[in-house]
Amino acid sequence: MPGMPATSPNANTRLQNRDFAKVFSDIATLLQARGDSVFKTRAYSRAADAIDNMQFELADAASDEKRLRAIPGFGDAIVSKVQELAETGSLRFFDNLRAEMPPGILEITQVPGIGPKTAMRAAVDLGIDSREALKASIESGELEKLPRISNKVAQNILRHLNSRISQGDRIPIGTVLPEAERVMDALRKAVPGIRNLTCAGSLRRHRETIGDVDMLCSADEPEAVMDAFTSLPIVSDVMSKGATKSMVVMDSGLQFDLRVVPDAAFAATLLYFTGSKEHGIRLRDRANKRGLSLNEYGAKNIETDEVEEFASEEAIYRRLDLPYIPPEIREDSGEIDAAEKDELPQLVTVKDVRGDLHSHTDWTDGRFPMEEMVGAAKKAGFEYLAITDHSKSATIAGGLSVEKLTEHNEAVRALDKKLKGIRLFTGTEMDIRADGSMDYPDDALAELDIVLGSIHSSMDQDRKTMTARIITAMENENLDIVAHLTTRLIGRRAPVDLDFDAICRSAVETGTLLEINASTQRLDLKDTHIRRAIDIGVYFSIGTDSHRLHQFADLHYGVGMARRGWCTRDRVVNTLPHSDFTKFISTPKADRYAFMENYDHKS
DNA sequence: GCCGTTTTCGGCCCGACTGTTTTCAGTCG
Repeated sequence: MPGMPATSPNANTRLQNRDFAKVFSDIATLLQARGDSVFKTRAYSRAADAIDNMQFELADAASDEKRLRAIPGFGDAIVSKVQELAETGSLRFFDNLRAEMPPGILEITQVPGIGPKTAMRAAVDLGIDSREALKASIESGELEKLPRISNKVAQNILRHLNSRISQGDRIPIGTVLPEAERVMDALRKAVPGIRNLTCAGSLRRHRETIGDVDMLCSADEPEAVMDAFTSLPIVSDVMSKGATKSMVVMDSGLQFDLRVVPDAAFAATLLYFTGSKEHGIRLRDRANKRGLSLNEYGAKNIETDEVEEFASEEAIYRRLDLPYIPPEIREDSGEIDAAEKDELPQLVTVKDVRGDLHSHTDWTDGRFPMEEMVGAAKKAGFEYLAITDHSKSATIAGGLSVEKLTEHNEAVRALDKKLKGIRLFTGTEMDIRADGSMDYPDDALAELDIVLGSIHSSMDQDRKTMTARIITAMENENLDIVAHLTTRLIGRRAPVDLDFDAICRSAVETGTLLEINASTQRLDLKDTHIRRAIDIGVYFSIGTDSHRLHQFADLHYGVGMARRGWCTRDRVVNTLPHSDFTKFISTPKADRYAFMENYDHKS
């Protein structure tokens, strides 16, 4: 875990944004424990949030003081600390602060329910410096000697300590969303009178990982909803239960919050709980400047205390003189400025995507015969599909020999003739070999409609080698799309090291597309990549990488990522109808970007 | 510590829930 860069100064280690963010949020925690001004604390905390949502690598900008100063929340103190961290890999201010404070504060505050104040008292009065020491002090009854800590409080803390849940743990959206739907179904069954039950929070914003699930609904009898929610059979622990808000942990280990509001407050609450926190703060700040105090119930006139209610989120944005801002881009990363200038992008939608350019069958590592996969794709609403089984180097996946590839092509073409309602393209997901060469000879590749290239081996190459490898591959005129560029698996495998900007520039020069891979394990490219790539001028495909029948439905995860990256329909080639897409792929590779630039999306 | 069509000082988003309190601090989102 590279979360402690400041303990091991190493100027050669390039800090990631999350490393910077961790340092600033740790500073905020320690300052709060020390009793510093809440506003100072908040400034560090805001800086950490800003870094988390940043669309570029902070390490790349560290030498550019002007650029740093332009970041909201970055003043003299933050800028100089960022620079010191980037240059030396450590921060004296942070080291001194930690030396001054009792050890263990940062570890103990990870326990849900324990904040900086409680951690400080435990550390100073009882010498508690770790989770283990905290646990021991509860079991011996020691902790209850502290003011405001009763046996009940202590037992609550113990419960959290014993659960695996730790603050900051985040779970991939592909795991969370089906679970959230399961919970909502159970709740609807349990409370027939429930209305507008929906998810808000980072799930609605389609973040790639989710900390907890925020849900809201309206109902005439909030208490009945709270009772039903906290007593669902799948609830394993009730953390809090109030008249209109409860928090529980499900048997899956996921935390769910549910808020019940009157119908008239629903829109305001939805906006409020969709966040992001920073986006909400900006909106409330904006409301203040218009004499309004925005909260979960509506907008209160600061002079008269009168509360305006809103029928929709659109109406609230309108009241703040803004167009509607889609949830996926509510991250305080420029969307409010863009909205003000009426320059919000028309984000790509699931409905816009006509075809899927990445799928597997039981010819290689897919689980179902070609015909069944095609049927599932058709059922999922795709107009066309590329069958892209693995190439020969992918031995674990049963990659196809050149001879088998020829048979594969024939099978695809035969099926295309036979089936109605969906058109097929021949293809391959071909390994890009360690030296950047192709895994099939050029004449075999030239036979195919769609050639995806991906990294499946030698993933530990250094940045320079990996970048050169991918650029070499893109220079081959037969390689249409680089699939799941960074090869990361969310929470399981780190991305390969590469110079993303250089790869994007090469994609533009060669006419190569970059894939937005919708597989819930991957989501690769991710939001920040997509937004950066658009700045450089890249065009994309969105692919489901389906290996099973149900995975075609995962398209929305990829679209969500694209939307988070401010991606419009006209940047995604598989939004083209079949006939135009056919024209696109029969255009020489070098002219394809021009094709897209000149393409007129109708309707 | 940050920030400015109320500006270089004096503000800083808003509210629910809990537990231990008789009015609030701490935590969380």
